[in-house]
Amino acid sequence: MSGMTTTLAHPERDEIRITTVLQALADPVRLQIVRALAMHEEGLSCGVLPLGVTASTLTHHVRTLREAGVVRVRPQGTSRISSLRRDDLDALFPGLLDGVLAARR
Amino acid sequence: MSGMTTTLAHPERDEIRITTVLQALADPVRLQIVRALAMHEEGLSCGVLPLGVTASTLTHHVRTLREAGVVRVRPQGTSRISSLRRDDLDALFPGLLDGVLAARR
DNA sequence: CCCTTGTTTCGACGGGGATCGTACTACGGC
DNA sequence: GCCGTAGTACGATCCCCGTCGAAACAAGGG
Repeated sequence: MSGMTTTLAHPERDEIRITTVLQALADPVRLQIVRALAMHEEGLSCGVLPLGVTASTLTHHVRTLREAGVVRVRPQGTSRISSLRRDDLDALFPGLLDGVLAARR
Repeated sequence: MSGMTTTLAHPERDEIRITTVLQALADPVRLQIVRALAMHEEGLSCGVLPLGVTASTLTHHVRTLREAGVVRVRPQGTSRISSLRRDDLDALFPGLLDGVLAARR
């Protein structure tokens, strides 16, 4: 066998569920990731962020965000570039993302 | 002693935290409650909603929403009237509530 | 090739939370 | 005063999830 991760599964726009998105956003670490991605339109490798969790935990969080439809992940060399699915989220839940990002605390 | 619930604790506006709010919203039952409250400005007794959970579970959910700062609860006779804290939420996280309520699924 | 760096997988662990049933309290009406 | 209705408190259960470490994998560069 040996795991070929089948090229990263992402939900289609119409498969994204509000409950899943909220669950994904309702974690401090993931929220920090989302905030960071919000100010990097091009996307970035989450491994560079100072999140205070181990690499394997990071993987778990990014997968949660991806499967919820919050981020899009594309392989690039030895890294994975994550970016916010702003267009999809704004179309489905207009205002949600902006509201979350506007939070001061 | 004998429990006098000390007249229902609510967080002040500036004590409301985005993570706590998202955690509160990230549950199907609570989301249904919020949706119902959104179309009842006057507020309503959540006991009347067809949620498919027991009374004690309902109590738990309403408390979670109240302590997160999502709803305000006031005693009225033998009932408790819940209402959305729209003003506070809109001030803190503009767009969030509307985005959540706009979700078709 | 090997080594390094970034990431994933797996298993284990611990804590939190959604749920329930039962027992209790609080109001209001009769 | 009693009773019924609305809600709360408490304890038990179960399952999910965030976390880690160790081991594996993948891609690039010497």
